Amino acid sequence: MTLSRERVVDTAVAVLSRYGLADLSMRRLARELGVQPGALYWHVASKQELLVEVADRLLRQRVAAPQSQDPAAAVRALAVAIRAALLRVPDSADVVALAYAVDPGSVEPLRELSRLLRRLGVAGARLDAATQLLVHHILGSVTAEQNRRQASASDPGPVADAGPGALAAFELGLDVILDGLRPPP
Amino acid sequence: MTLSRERVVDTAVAVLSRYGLADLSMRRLARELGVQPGALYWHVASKQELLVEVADRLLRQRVAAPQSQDPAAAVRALAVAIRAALLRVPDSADVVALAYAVDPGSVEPLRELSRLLRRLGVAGARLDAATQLLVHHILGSVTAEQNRRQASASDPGPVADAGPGALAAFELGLDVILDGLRPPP
DNA sequence: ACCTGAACACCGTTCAAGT
DNA sequence: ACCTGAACACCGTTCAAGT
Repeated sequence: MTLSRERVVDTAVAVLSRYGLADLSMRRLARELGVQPGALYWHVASKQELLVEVADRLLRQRVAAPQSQDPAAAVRALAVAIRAALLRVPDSADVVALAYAVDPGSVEPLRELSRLLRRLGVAGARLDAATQLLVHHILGSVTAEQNRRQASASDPGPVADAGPGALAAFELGLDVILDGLRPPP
Repeated sequence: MTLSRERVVDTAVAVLSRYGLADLSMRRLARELGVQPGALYWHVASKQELLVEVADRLLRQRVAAPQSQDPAAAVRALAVAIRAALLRVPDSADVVALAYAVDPGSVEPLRELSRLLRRLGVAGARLDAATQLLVHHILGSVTAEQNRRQASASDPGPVADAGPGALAAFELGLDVILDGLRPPP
């Protein structure tokens, strides 16, 4: 099986999913692919570029957000769907945050959030600010929960995850944002 | 001059401030202190523990937030002050986010934000959610701006920073949150 | 008590040389 | 065109041995 950019990215997603970001090194990836480390650089410019590609995959793999007539409900549904998709892959929020830092426009669901907010009647500088606020809330929430998980994984504490409480807190935060957006003063 | 935990942390803050997180390695720190890398581990358990200490320093060094009677104005002022303090040190938001991930209670200004929100009449699960939302907004905003800066630093683009626009967006986001918190339904 | 010396098991990236 | 071999300049952490 020949090497290809696709196979490199696929394997990167697989390693991330199974072992986390700490184990996602170029050398580890090469080993997994049965190839010398230098070979990867024929298909990918750098580790950073690879991670941007990985982030893209993670966000596209998400469950289709249920369509809704009410734009506020649509924003809620999309935000919750993105959060749920990222929670499945360890350290995914870090990877997406890096991609968003390198190139904010490359993250498609961000632009989708922006479109939905415009339908809510938000516009101009307020639209940009609200989009950023939502993205920070999503990524922050996922990062916090994933860190909690791997903290309790090495801990002898209770096995029950803080999942439901974290989702409730996330949704309360969403409501605060959506309420704050309602009357454009 | 003998080595001490304090001197290690001080030097870590200095290296971070001048060269950024990528250059803040235990080995670099040891070189800067004129000592062997292993010596650091007598004063500090690990790099992670050191970074938590560094984050604490960064947040304590902030300008005292102007006191205000109006609790909403106080939240605004504190959030803006924390943001300004972090913007001065490269990659500071990443370091604080890590500390917040390892031990959320260790970050003092977080608890201060929580206290101010309670004075605003926010309570219960809503208080936790609002605090987290604010923290995510602050750290997300600083991360985004610091990444923009180091992107434009290697770029031949315009020298003018996106500072004023970013501050305005940050404050608009704050307003959305504070408006959303006003009527506890 | 505190530090050195030296090792262990790793990194990302480059690049001549091979096929 | 695509990959190997080998190197360059690094990492965090541990630990016997010295003082």
